[in-house]
Amino acid sequence: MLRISKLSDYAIIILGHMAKAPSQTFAANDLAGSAGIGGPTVSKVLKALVKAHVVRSTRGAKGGYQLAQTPEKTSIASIIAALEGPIALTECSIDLNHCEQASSCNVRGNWSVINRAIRTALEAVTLADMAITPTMGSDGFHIPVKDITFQPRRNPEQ
Amino acid sequence: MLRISKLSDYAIIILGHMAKAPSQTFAANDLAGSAGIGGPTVSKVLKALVKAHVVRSTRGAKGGYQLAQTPEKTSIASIIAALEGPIALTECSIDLNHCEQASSCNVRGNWSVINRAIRTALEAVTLADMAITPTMGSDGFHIPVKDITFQPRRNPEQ
DNA sequence: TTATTGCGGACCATTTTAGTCCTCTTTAAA
DNA sequence: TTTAAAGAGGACTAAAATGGTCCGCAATAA
Repeated sequence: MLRISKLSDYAIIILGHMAKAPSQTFAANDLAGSAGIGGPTVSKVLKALVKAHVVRSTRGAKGGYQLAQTPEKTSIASIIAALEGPIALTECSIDLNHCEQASSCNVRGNWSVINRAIRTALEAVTLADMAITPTMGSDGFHIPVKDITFQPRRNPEQ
Repeated sequence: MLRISKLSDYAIIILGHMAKAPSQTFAANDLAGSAGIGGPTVSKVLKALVKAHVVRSTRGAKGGYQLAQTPEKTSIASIIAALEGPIALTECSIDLNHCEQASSCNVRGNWSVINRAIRTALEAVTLADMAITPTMGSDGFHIPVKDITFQPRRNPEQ
């Protein structure tokens, strides 16, 4: 279903809470409470986010986690990449040598187009965008704050 | 890693072969041979593509599979959707009632923006685009035939 | 009538994912 | 100086998803 993992989903929820007070330091347990996610799981997510420099950590008593950058500068792409590694739909887009269909596969190269498009989509949306409480229409549908359109162009890249 | 499943990957490879002769009928076994994928697996993929009306099938001797539409009209989105269901990064984008964080989650609605962006990206690329043998630069990097850029706009949708 | 081909679904092995836990390190404060 | 509160790192397990195979049935051309 082309889903992101639950952990990435959690990460965005957790960071959404943190974005409300971008310079504050939060203990993992407090975040677990406000996000309604298990403590150990929240810790796991935050550890991954530290490694990817999405949040900063302070150890020791009164320690905790803090956004490394403003919500405006924290892209959804960087969050997903922190938990799932490079954003690419196919294995071979990351490691070409790893593909078994190599000889008979004639669509490989064109994946890069799609991958870049998706990466761009995820980079275009930031934590600040996500943290805005969505306006809800009377019909129950959400009205997003921002729309993204595609504009295919035909010039070769690079 | 935000991957598509192997089966979707296979589907695109298989359909890539079929796109070379868009009106021809191919037996599953023949396609398995030319794509270098196991017979039963190819069958499984093709069955899913029939259900989603991406290909048509003819039963009986001399039967086989045939593209339901021209390669130009067959989007990558429809292929992925055939094998993995609706294209949406999160569970709750498909079924809002299914979300356990509902009360504490304040980012839900904004996923629709991202999902639509990605769906659009995948709809913009067709089988015809993918079937073009990628030009390979001397450095080993692929030079895609087409590029897709994002142009965020700030008007609310609908 | 038979050989060929797709249909539908069951089934299982493997891999991936999610979640928990344990021990160690760091640091603030009593 | 000690203690409690926090994060770091990694091992481990249960559950779920995925990939791949197989079987008996149905349709059709020769």
